[in-house]
Amino acid sequence: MTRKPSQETTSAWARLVRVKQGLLAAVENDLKAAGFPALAWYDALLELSRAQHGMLRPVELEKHMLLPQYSTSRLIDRLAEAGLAERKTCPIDGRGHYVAITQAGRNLQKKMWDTYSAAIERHVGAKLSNKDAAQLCDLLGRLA
Amino acid sequence: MTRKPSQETTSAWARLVRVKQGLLAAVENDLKAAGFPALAWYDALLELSRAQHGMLRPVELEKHMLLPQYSTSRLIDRLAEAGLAERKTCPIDGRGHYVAITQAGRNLQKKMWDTYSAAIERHVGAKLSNKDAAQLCDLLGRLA
DNA sequence: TCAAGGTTGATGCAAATGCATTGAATTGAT
DNA sequence: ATCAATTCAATGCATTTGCATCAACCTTGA
Repeated sequence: MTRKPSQETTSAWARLVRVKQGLLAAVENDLKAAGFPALAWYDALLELSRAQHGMLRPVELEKHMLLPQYSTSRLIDRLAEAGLAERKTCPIDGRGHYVAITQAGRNLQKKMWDTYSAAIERHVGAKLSNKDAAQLCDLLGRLA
Repeated sequence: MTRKPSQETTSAWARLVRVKQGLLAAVENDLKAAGFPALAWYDALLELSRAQHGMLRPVELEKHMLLPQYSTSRLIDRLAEAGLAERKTCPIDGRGHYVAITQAGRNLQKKMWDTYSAAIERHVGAKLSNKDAAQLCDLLGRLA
């Protein structure tokens, strides 16, 4: 039996939903306006670029990104089609394979960061002190 | 010229994106598992139920929900098709109309709250003290 | 060894989304 | 009064998502 959420909890949730609606859209919009692909592409490229040898199993990427399986599969399709990543056969497990970032993928990720970081600064950095940001980060961390 | 975001800002942003991915999906999932429609339907019904006479102009609903115009238009289509809301002609402005929540809509909104509030409590309330939740709410508020 | 069950990943199909455009009504300036 | 500009809302079309399912492979256990 779950009890009802407190007023504080409910308000925090409501704001979270609202901020997500607004901020995410704003940042995505900045990226699009600069002619870049969506945030999910950036996230995937970043994950891949950080991984050992620039490659991951789809199932790992899926866990990092908290995405449904089919969604990951199709994201990889598009990255591959755009030449930003490529599928490699996996020597360990015949079911799966690796997804490897290409040089073009690394280049795009770096270029996107200029625009992306500016958007983060404008929409978040400009509105919170570093202390506030750290606090927010901490609180959000407890929800993860 | 925008400067680069601080480490704190960047971390807070990263967590925000991650928490949004995970929590939203978890809560949506709880609703779906209970046989209810998506969160957006609930939000719309709630907005309508709170409005004067249970009705709003689409453009107002759009602003409340931070949704694109066409998205709102289609959400209304579906609510109407499901008998949860209905379009009324607007006596003031011949271009537009009103969207009014129906009794079925009010009933559904109330019933969804049982499941929804339980999900909020489980995924947020259980993880933060009321003081933390209030703090989180405050910080998020500054981003809106 | 081999059958049962679990993982990994892709895909067909229906529904939803995003984009651009349209059309109708209002507003504002001359 | 008139015409341009703006606001409100819907929609055609291509892309993307979500759901269910499938096929291939791995693991376990008798």
